[in-house]
Amino acid sequence: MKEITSQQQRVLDCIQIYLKKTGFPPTRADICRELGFKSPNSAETHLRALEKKGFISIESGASRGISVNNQNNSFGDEYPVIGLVAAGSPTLAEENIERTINCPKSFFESGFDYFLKVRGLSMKDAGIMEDDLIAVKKTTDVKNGDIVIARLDDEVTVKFFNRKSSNIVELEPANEDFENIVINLESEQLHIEGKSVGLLRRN
Amino acid sequence: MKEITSQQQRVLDCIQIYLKKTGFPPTRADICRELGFKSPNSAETHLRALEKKGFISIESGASRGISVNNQNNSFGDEYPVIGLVAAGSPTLAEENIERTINCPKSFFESGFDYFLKVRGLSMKDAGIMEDDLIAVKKTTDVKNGDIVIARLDDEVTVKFFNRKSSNIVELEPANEDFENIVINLESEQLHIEGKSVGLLRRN
DNA sequence: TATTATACTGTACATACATTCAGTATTTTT
DNA sequence: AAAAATACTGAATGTATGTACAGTATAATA
Repeated sequence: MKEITSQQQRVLDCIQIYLKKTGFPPTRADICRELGFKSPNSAETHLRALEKKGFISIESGASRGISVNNQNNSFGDEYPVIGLVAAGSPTLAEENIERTINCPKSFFESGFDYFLKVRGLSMKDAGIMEDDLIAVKKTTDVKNGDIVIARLDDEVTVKFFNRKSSNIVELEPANEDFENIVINLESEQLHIEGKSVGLLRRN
Repeated sequence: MKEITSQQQRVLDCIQIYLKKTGFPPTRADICRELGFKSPNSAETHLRALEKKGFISIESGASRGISVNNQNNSFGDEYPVIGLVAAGSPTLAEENIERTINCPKSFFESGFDYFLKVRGLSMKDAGIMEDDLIAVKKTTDVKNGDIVIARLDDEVTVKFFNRKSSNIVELEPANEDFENIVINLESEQLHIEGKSVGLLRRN
């Protein structure tokens, strides 16, 4: 996907607004009317540029035969569900993606990047049960009390974050059967993948 | 919205499938091709019938100017969030709707009808915490072990369902600080509003 | 410096499409 | 029993629409 120019962005926005308003794509003339062009060829050339760059597809010969390729509209996106994370692989590696879930982008307040399928009951007192899907926002900006997705020795774990001092971090479970994990940042590696911004459970 | 005939339903389905596949609505000829009609007027009359009954809108003169009116497509719907239920009022009464959430229809396996905002911690050991949103499917067909939304004396409660005998039903919390509610159907009224088919939590 | 991409106006034309008219037949409603 | 709705075929027509061709001008790239 190449870079889009500001005018091409206007045309793309126009198409999506028109689609949302009417339920079908605009004609070249419609785009001209909306954006103030005086020749249908203005719209045509922009459409061809957008097609070449991969933003839209055009069905040749069909009236209003425009379809927007990226699903970055307000309807929904496909978000990956991460199951077991293979040791040493990046969380979002394809081999770890169990399936995807179609879900509005703004479904969880601050936005999120993927779902993590929970294993075990170490966070049960926080209402996080086995097979629940945690909505994870990728960030390293976490505060004490946040539920974080952390990586320790190539294993991914979900715990409360608690920074004790500049060098000591505690990862706290929400289940008295489990013990706190104390990490000395000088001797051990801790990688914060992100934090939980929500939860999805399907019976 | 009047009743739809089976042929009209086929045409409506055809429109929605075509929309999903191509991103724009079909022409009369497209519908004929898909459904085996030999005259564009076959499609035309069905479209006019669907318009008259309110299922679609047709922009006069515009090619492919069909838009589907009901939002029962796979993209998303607005689902009500039910907060405090006023005593004696139907759960879905407008006064009880806190807000709505846009969410794909098929988000929870078997479909659902509304979100119920949880108060209290009586189901905490089932991973249901305060302010969680339970996806509720309206049904009276519940089995033992289901998490049901029940109505007792104009109060709405969420508990495990357990039929002990033909006349005795127990509503069981998932929290040892709470006690089972035993209902004798001969002397007390129990109304099952629906059952939980999922859960949504936003931090 | 030549070339390509961007950003338009303006005209023209073949065809993709909506839409109307003329029929036929069956079912449902009044 | 008559009228209206449903469910089609088939042909005809005007226009809505995609698209090509001819220009002009500026910015970005090679």
